[in-house]
Amino acid sequence: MAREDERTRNAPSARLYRHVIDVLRAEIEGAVLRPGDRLPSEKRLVERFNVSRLTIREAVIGLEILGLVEPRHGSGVFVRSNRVTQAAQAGSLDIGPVELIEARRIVEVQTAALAALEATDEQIAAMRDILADMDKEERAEGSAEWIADRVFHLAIARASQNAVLAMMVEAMWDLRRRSPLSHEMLERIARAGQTPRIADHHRILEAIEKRDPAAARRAMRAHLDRVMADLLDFTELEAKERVSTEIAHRRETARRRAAL
Amino acid sequence: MAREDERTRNAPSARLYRHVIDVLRAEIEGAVLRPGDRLPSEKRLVERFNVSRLTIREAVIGLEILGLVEPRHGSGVFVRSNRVTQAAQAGSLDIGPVELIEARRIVEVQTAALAALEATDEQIAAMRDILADMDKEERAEGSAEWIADRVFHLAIARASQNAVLAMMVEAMWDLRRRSPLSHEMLERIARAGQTPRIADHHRILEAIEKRDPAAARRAMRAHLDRVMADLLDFTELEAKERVSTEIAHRRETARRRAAL
DNA sequence: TGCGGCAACTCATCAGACAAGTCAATGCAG
DNA sequence: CTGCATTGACTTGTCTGATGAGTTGCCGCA
Repeated sequence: MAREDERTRNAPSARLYRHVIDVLRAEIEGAVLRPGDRLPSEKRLVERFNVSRLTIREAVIGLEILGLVEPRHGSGVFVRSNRVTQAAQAGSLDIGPVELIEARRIVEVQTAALAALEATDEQIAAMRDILADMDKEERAEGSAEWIADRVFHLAIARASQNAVLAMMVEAMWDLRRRSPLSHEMLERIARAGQTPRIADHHRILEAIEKRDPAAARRAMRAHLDRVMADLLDFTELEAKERVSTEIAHRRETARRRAAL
Repeated sequence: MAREDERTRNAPSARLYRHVIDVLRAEIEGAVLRPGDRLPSEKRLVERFNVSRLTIREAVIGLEILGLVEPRHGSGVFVRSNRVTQAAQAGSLDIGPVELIEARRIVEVQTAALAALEATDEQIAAMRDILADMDKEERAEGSAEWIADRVFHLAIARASQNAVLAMMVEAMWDLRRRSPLSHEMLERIARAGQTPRIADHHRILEAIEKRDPAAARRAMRAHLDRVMADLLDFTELEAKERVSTEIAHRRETARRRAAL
């Protein structure tokens, strides 16, 4: 009961190895230590950080689990290269929007088909109302459009008559809201996107009304594929920008090294 | 290529703390240790695993970085609670086992296919270990077989390299445990079932090892279809029994009333 | 020159010690 | 009897020193 309060009160864990991890991580990510490089030996790190070898060891293990580093017995500790695996290996705290859409596609395509089979007349009527509201709101202010979006998709999930699937869909939308990364990005895309989401939604509802699972599945898939495509376009644009700054940075590094 | 095999085969080269992490992680994810619980003290873990306290400490740090656990100085190491699971807990309706299997079928069939595409060699090796443990445990005591089951399916979900899907799968297994209805029923079926789950699991892993998404999808689908079939058989049987006891009860009541 | 073997260096693990934080039971003062 | 301070057992955090085992490079020998 009071357990939760205690936990929140528990101040920032001031464990020593945390500090060492933070510093080394910064150096790895800041390209001071580059992939393939060997970290200074434990002995030297002891001198540098003024802590015992144990603490250094703990920090190295932390970095290993984060996927940043790979100790080799008898040889040294080496910086890992693959960025993708390192993100996957760490218990990635923030959820990527691509993952989210991919997961939604898997679950919601099926819920749409099930809903076409099993939705009650009341549920279909409710969906119709929601869509009508969305039409109206779109003309008014698009500030919180995603809320209506969420409600619509949740209504479909509930109409699948499977409480577990409904929970999953709800959880995924919650995830989106909780993850700053995903939420902001998807929000911006939705705002800027030319995607006729409303038309997508109408097509989905239409298929459900006709009790046509195949059509419902198709419509939902098309919808989420479009969202994903928008997302990837957007990501690509952003990535290109990042790449050019990255390359600029590498060029600078090479110049400095050549000057020696 | 042959090096990969050597490395995976080379079990002793795996650091000790890895093993401790794997076991404790399995217990946390298998819900032997539940959120808020305190882990055994380092001293007791030393005795249990027959390693030094240093190794235990390293494992605890690993679990901490994975976000599974939270050490509190002077008090103990506590299991953290999962966010998605908590959300699911809020809507505390009881979940039917049929719904659960249906939802799992939708999600896990796809995670298996994705895992066949994207699993790292380490992840595949881990799955192999889990299956080997299951083989051993099956011969010993079948008390907590479902824990290994859960861990295996979770490993696949994680190998899909989609954190959202992994969360969903984890949440569904938590749902199962939390729902007395589902848990007990599925447990009994597993115990009594003639289903060669082990063989199913081996087929799934084999497909993933071969990097064959279609086969993985097929194997997982077959597996869950079998579980579903067992469940339905069992439900039918139980329903029939209930009917006969019901009728027996009515007969008794009628007799008593007639005796008046 | 070529190669085996040795030595130095690395990580991996163990054992024991002490500091510091937590928590509950105990005992004393009011 | 109640409330509060103390104490003591238990826990994690950190340090020290020692041994084992794998890697690597150098040196001397053939």
